[in-house]
Amino acid sequence: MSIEQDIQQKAFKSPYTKAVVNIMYTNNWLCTLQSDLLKRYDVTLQQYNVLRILRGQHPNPITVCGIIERMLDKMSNASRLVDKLILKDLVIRRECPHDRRQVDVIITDKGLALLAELDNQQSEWETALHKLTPEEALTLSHLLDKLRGSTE
Amino acid sequence: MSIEQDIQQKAFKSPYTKAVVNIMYTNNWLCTLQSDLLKRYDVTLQQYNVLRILRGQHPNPITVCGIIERMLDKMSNASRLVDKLILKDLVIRRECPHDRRQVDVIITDKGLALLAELDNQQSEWETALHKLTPEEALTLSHLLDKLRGSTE
DNA sequence: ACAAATTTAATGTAAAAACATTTGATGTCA
DNA sequence: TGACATCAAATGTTTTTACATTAAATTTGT
Repeated sequence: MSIEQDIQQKAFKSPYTKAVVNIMYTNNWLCTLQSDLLKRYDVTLQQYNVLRILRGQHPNPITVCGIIERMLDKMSNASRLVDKLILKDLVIRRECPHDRRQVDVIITDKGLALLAELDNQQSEWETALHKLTPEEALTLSHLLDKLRGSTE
Repeated sequence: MSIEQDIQQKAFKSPYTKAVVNIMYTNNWLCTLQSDLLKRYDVTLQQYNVLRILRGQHPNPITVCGIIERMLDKMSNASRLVDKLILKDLVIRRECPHDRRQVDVIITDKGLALLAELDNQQSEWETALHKLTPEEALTLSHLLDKLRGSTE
């Protein structure tokens, strides 16, 4: 359904307002889909995102600051998110040798294995997005970049 | 910046993954912008969204169920959101005459006045989005609709 | 070298969200 | 009608988020 039907609104003030509302609506749609999937593995969306960031660095460690920088939603409690992941043995925390303020976080084998399993699930539901051609998906990304002010 | 630079990731598995991450990232960017603005008026983003829904119906009432249906992020505590708005005299709650399970919610004059003020602020920051042409904004909306499976 | 400022991560706390349950009202159908 | 299912809204509870503060380590400037 188009965004007007979905939220039962007649018209938007401008194409920009419409785009903003549509981004938020679509984001929620995506988060719900993804969370439902992750729930079965007892991982939250935020935890999943942190795990992916850690895998991106593996086998190198990354500091808590580094995680925050890369997170999709910035927020202050990366520290506590890491706590949760440690409880599940998905990551380990290690004092950073050259700066004792910092803490290195590294994904464990168990964490990597979980991610591998989740990847399969992910690609499964991502097929649901193939109503868009690959070119259209790229155009979408490009428009979002431009919206945020990407000069690219 | 393009999404790769923003989150410091080299490459995405597919244009679809990239689009999904970009939607979430952009959503967060938008929410932060908007929340910062609303904070000055002591209104949360969710409360603002509910107020806009109520204005869309004004002068007709709408039930709590009706609000949930139209909310950008569905969630269970519309009831408590309405509580908060009542405390600020921005809405009133009234028993529904023909079905006593339901509760009608109506925006007050004070609520409408606040929205009018917020609208000005909104259009101010929305100019920040004009790096996109109106046509591009519409294309963006259309691609999002299609992504969600809109047959239009 | 040393006081002051800054940085990093952790923690305390209040508000909000997620999720389940409850309560009261209406609809269904044998 | 009356038992049962369903629905709307509110409420209880736990987890997560937002925001501020703290504590320790490092950097900066004199």
